[in-house]
Amino acid sequence: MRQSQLFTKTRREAPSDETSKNAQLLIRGGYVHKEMAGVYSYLPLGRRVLEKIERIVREEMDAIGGQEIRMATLHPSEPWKQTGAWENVDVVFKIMSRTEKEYTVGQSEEEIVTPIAQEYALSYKDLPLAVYQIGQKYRDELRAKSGVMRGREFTMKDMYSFHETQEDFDRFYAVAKEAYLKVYERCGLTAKATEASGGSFTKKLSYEFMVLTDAGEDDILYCDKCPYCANVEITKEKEGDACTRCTKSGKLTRAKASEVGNIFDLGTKYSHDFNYTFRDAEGNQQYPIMGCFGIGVTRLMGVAVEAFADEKGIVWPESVAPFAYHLISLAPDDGPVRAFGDELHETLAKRGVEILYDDRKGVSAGEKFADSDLLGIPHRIVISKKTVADGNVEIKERTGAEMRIIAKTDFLSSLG
RNA sequence: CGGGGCGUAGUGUAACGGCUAACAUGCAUGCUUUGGGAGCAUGUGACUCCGGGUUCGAAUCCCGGCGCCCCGACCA
Repeated sequence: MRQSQLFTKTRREAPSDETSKNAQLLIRGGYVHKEMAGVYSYLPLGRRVLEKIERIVREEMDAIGGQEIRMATLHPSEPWKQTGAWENVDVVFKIMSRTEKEYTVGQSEEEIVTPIAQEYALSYKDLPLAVYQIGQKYRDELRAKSGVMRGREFTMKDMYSFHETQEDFDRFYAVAKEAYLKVYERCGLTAKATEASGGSFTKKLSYEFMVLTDAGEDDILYCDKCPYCANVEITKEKEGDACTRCTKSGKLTRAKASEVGNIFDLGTKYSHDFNYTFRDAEGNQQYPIMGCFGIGVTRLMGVAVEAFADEKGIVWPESVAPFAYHLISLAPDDGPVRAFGDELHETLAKRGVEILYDDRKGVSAGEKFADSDLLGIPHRIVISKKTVADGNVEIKERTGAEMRIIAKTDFLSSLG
């Protein structure tokens, strides 16, 4: 894509009221536009990042048998009253129509998905079942904070599973846990499956998925030798203690972390609330055991910014970057450098390389470099009179200081 | 929801209770410039968040809203 056509622009300064790193950089880079506290619009670059994350999430959910659906966002109040959430969950938005009918908007969707499953999954032969969606969620937070990290509207992947037995739920829970770890790893983040309270959902433990970052709002304790990790809220252990789960005599380390997902055993709460039963192999009526599995997509984007940004701007992991390459043309005029850049851009685009081409005229080299650092695209290609004369391009990584000059033809063949 | 802070051109800042609200940046036009946020010139852009009050006079002081940020609480 040509940067001269990109309708957003970078800004030298962040609005003074944004103090979180993720919001400052995302706004300065033109990734997002703030609508109000806790609500952001995602502009072309931001949308591309979200789509990258969503694609990874989708692939991993599909891989464990999840079926993607899209549930309604506007909900009738009745199912929410039926489960008690209308009265008991204070983040539920309550909307009154002009005819005084009550509605809500999705903040989690057990109330919608359970009646759907009830209509189709009536036999043990239909189970297990896992459905998910990726969409907007709305929570009436008393205090939105930390930029895109805790908003009143955000994008979440929410999956719901239905099982015949506790054993089958436990099996799927373990599978989902592994799939989650894969999602974060593919997004370039190191996450730990962290034992945590199940909140109002369940008395059982749940797993929170925590990315280690100093910007995190949670404190966790993790073992240096085994996968054990717990939120400090639920454990009396402290840093330096011997790990009790460990056969390798590991020690616990305390760290700041940011939650990017959570999985719950819902038991039969919702199947009871909706009187949802299936027939087992003996013809008896049974309540399915349900699970709920969430990943905060917009939050994941914010965490990636927080975790990797440096003093010059954003540093995207390759897998979620809006573009893989940033081609910067230092062409003073419509001469050979511009022609070289136009042709290189077209060649790469035709090969399916995701590339942003800074073809802007009348913008100084310094400004282009500063913008490129701010946007955080992993690979930079610079072309100028110097490089073009010899048919070369200059390659530099966003995270590296050194650049190398190679022949354009060698560069193209290195892409395979 | 409790506590604290802040609301002035698109953005960042300035302005003792007193001239036509200033500077930078951005944007527009022209000329020059092109390897780390270029230069000159001319323009453009503000009901100083809203509503009351005090005063000869309010961006400035007082009261009440609203908004935004931070700490806490909360966090399906």
